[in-house]
Amino acid sequence: MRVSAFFLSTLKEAPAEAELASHRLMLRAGLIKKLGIGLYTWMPMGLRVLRKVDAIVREEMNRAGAIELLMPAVQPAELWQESGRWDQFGPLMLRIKDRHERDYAFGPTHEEVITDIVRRDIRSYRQLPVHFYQIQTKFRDEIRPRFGVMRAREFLMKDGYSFHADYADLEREYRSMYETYSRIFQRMGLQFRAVAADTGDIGGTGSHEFHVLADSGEDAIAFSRESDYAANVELAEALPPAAPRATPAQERRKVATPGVHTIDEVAAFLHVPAEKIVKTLMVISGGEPYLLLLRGDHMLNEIKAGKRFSRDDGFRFASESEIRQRLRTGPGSIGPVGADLPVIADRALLAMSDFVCGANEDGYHYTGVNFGRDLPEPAEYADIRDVVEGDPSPDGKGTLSLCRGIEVGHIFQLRTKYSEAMSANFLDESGASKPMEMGCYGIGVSRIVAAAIEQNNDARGIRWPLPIAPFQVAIAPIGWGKSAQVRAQAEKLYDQLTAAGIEVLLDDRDERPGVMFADLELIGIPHRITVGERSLKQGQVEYQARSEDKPQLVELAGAVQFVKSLCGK
RNA sequence: CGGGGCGUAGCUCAGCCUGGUAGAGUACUGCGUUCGGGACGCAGGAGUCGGAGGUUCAAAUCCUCUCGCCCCGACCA
Repeated sequence: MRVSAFFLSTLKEAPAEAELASHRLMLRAGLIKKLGIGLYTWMPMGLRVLRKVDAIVREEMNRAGAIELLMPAVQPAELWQESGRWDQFGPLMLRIKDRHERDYAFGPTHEEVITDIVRRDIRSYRQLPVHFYQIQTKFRDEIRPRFGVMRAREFLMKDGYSFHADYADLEREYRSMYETYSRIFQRMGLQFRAVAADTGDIGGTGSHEFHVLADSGEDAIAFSRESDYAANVELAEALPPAAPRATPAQERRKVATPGVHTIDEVAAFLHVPAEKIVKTLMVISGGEPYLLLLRGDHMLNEIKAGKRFSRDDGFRFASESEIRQRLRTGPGSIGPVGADLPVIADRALLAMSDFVCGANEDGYHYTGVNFGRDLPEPAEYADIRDVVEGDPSPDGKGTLSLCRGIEVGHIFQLRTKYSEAMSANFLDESGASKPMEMGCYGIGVSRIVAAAIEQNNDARGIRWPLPIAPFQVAIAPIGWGKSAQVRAQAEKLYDQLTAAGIEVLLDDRDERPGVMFADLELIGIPHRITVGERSLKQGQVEYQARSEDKPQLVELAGAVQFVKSLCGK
């Protein structure tokens, strides 16, 4: 491709709204343009990357035996009413009416449609298993679209659905998809991790998320270096302490702690480590106050804690005035002693004795507090904290480390949730009618583009992994307009490389070198050949890898072979 | 939806406090010089100052309402 026949639109400065590196770089490199909230046009350069990702996903799905189809984006309401999700999905689903006032939804996912197809066509165990997938635009009316295509309202997703005669066969397919997903992300040159996940509202028994590792990721992942264990921190279990609680050694004392509120301040003021302090949080559920107790250096895990309360009510943090009303003190001094409220304590407190906590009196804390002596044992001990670096791994092997990730894939065993709700039955060998076992498998295709950039960028711009780069090689001719020799050699290289099946971008804009280099590096093309009179005099061209600081000289005669080997040709 | 911030040229922003000819950089057009790391000079085009209403002789600037966007919290690929 010649730049003159293509379309570049690079920016020196990113629009002010872009916060995340990938979002800024996608806008600056002209990969995407914003149309509205969470709505982006894929510009020609960005679309090339999207198509690369798309092609790898398609190849690997086909290789795994899944069959591609394409379902409508617009779906009749009846199907969603049948599965019960028309009401359940809420405002996340974009609803529309046609000219006859009939209800439709712009599909946020396609379980209902595929189940409808399968129940109409599949009658016998002989037709199972089957796995359909599509790569299609989804729409979700997200509460807060963010970070460009990372969390857009309209996005490209690969969604696959498999149907089986029995659970063992679903498990087989699930393992196959686990392998397929791993291969997909490997092929894209991304660092990723498969992590155990909750099945959430979708139901079923097994689920894994695939995360691209990046410091800016929205999810925290806990994993063991000594085993395969990896889980979203939202769900990773914090084991109960191994050591028993020590017997009380101190008397309880009330100490003045003027102006001291946070755990850090208490620790510094009293010269005690945060592990010896109990953090008390007041929450409200169903209109009633509760106290949550945590070790001072631990953080509340709101998802785990939420499971201690009824699903309808959930919980929220109490306001300062609610705290004052119930405990006659501010948030900096609350504690469980004499509070007379139901208490849920994190299991770490099973090992705590002689601890520090708020005295429910502004400016005072207790030291040397012990359960059973100074206050009753909490009504409930539960796992309500985030795991921390160094916690024992829940599988008993090694300790946990933490990293951050971007969720780009998710696989579920749905079992018979949809097939039962929508009567997707088949006849087994004995002639009995049974609901099909079902699995579903998603990949955020457009999100992968952003995640890949998040993991591969530097001060100059994007650094595409070769398999998903928009072009593999760029040719930067210096003096295009005035040197016939440069032009001829650049053209020749371009023709030869293109003929070898390599995607080459020839910068024939007659720009100054600085402009070309800056653009090509911003766009992130992995390999660059610079053709200039200076090196041509020595019979050489210059090669610059996007991932390296320094260029190297390459003999002109061997340049084509050199680049071909770089591109694995 | 709750809290904070911002709407002025394609992009980044100044001007607003203290009302009086709408600006800079960048990008764009033309000419000339320059030419291996985002060149320089000259000339030029480009904005309903988010919108509506109000105050005033006069509003980008003050007041009211409204719309939009961004950031922080509850969702998901």
